[in-house]
Amino acid sequence: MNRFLSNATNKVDAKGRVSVPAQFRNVLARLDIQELYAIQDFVFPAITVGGPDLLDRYERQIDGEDPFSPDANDMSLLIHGGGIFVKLDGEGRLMMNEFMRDYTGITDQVTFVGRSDHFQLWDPVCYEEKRQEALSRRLAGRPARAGQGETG
Amino acid sequence: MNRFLSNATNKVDAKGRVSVPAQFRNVLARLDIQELYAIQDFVFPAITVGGPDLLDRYERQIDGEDPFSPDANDMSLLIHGGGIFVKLDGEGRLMMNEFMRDYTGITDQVTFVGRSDHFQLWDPVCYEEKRQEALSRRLAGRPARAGQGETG
DNA sequence: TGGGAGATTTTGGGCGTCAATGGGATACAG
DNA sequence: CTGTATCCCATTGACGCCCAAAATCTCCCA
Repeated sequence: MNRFLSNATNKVDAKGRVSVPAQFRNVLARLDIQELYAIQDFVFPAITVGGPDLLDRYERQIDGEDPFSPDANDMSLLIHGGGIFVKLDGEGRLMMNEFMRDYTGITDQVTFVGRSDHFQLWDPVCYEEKRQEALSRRLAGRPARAGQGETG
Repeated sequence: MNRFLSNATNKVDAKGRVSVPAQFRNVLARLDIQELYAIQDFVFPAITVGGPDLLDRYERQIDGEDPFSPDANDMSLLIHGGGIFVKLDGEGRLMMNEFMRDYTGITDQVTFVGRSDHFQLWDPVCYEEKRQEALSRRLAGRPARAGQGETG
């Protein structure tokens, strides 16, 4: 598989490290992603993690504008200044820092959520809530029934 | 990495010195930047720091305008007249002077913010505020749907 | 279909290195 | 001569790197 799919929850250890799921690491290897860039999701309380192309995608938005415009300035502040580089240790773990914890509410567990070309770091409880909400919205326009399937 | 990305906060010591983050120093070395030039950011209460090419970039901006326009005149005054040179000591620290403190409100801590081809010095609290504002502006211009998942 | 061996993945912890910081000594300028 | 800035060295603490154990999964064979 060459895309980030599904989700998994791992523990944060005493040093603040957490294993990136092997499945996701395989995708990283397959896509030949050496360097990880992380930034807060603009919509959900989650951290988005991806390769350099993730940064490129955001930057194209900046480049499309007048470099001295207020919009481009805001965007640069958020993208260039707001992101961080993430390293994996020999066992494929990353460090949870203050920035990530604050924004996500993550304490001792992290849910990794695949988002096709990137993945995200969520607080497990928060993820379940937001997922349910998204599902509800999705089902809103439909005949009531459906709503059983709890995910594991 | 050969660009200034991410951010870090360091302490100002009793002598008014503050360490430039190692990550940024690496970029400076990689870009072979020997001389640092600092000016006021025109938008935020921050000090912009970069190499000689920083000047070039602003000068091109000035050149692009009518040389007799008030804007070009203002910019020249601020860029050419208002900038200062910054030196790093053996440990990679710079001196916070009155000019920098006045404009940024920095007291005992400095947040270094990467802006791709340069970096900035911010008061940590102020940075957090302005970053939030920028984020809000960014979200404001979007369809209030969000829920589905576009990460932007 | 169930058990079990082997492989993989996750988790825990020790240790060395380097960055950040503090402080004394010295050079320089007003 | 005095105050400030620069240089140099010491300390501290965080992070990266390594190895080991525990937990989980896979696959084969009975």
